[in-house]
Amino acid sequence: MDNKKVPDIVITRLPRYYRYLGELLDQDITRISSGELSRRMNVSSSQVRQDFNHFGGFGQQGYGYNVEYLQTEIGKILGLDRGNSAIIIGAGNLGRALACHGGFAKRGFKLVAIFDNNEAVLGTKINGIEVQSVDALEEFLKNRKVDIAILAVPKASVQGVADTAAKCGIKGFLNFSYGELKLPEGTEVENVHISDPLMTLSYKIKKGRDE
Amino acid sequence: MDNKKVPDIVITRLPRYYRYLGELLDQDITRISSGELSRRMNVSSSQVRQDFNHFGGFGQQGYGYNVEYLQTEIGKILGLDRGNSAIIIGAGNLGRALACHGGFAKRGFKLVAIFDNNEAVLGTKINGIEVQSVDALEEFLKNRKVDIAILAVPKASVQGVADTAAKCGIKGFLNFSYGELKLPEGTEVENVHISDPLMTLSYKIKKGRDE
DNA sequence: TAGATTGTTAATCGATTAACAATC
DNA sequence: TAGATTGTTAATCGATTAACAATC
Repeated sequence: MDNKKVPDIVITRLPRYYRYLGELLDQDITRISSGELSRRMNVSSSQVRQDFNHFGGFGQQGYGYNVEYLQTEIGKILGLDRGNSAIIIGAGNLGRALACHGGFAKRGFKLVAIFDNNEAVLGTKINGIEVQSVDALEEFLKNRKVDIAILAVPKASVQGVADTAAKCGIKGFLNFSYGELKLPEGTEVENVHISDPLMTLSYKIKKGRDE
Repeated sequence: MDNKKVPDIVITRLPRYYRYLGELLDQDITRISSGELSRRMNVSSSQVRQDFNHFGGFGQQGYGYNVEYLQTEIGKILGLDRGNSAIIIGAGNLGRALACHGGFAKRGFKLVAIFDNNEAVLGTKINGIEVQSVDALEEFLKNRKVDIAILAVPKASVQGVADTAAKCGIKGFLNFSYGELKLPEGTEVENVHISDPLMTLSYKIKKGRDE
């Protein structure tokens, strides 16, 4: 937990560790060595130890790592212990799928509202949360501190709603819409492009056939 | 287009190039230099040229790259020109969202069937395609060559349907379900974990606040 | 204590960047 | 031709792996 710059690539591996450690807990495994974890995750044990040591080291010589402690600490690094609040904008199929996605709550994310501008869904409930009009977004955010906006609207409207959300203080955006967002300094955006892995998959099966 | 091993990291960047080049075409930009492209994509121009040169080079000195030609060639490398056929297994919110996702067709993927085992949706149409029973999957695959299965079913059933699909010759799997698949040699799996970018986002906004 | 396994340093490997000659 | 920009080599940088002393 020190402040020497941790490489981005290490950060992007943390969610994967977090996931595997959760699996171990589900199997009632309370303790694991870097060797065993690396075998399961298909990486080198050196990498596992190096990664963890960017944060000071969570293990004990001769013993290994306590699974629960390690997962909790990784969660803290990722800021999951803060219980990020989130809203979903867009209640189409994707927005609904995200609203119902169990993994978010499991990682401490709290879905506090869903917005859409389709009359037909306004007032209906998704996973217990009533869908509000996008027109109510600004007012809502005035009264409620929200950390993250999950954007699941068509490309044409995404910049607009993101601007509103940013203006009202939202700092994190998970964008599922096509196209890049232009947002003010100090906001963070993660873009999810679901065709990307499909394309790399296409490459791999093509290569597999050619060989 | 040679066969010296191209680094994986280059392959994972190709979809992003493909995307940006598409945007350029939409703006009727027919020609671009590595410098200009790198500025837009926020990478170095050296990287752009190096990446393309893994495949022999697509440009012309003093001119730059022809956008359409470059995109087509990248598409070929990714195997998009083959017109991969795909099925979706799981017609819940996520499956529906994927079935309606315009980006797939745009990249040459042909959705040929949707399967689910929920009585309520059997026979209904999603994006013009009738939902079939998962029981019909094996029979369907006997008569039809399919390249890719997109898995959008609950964790509990994902290994089962993937086994069936693999047995019937499907070589590529895009897995949206939690948990890792064990599949035979020669099959390729891409796992999509939508909480992962949410977690890195949490890290970034936390860091932003701390600084 | 002896055995195991971490934390950490040093060596290797690969990817990115810089630079420039080739050439359109 | 002169200017622009690639293709490509060489230099730098950073990440991964190997190795082992520290220590539980």
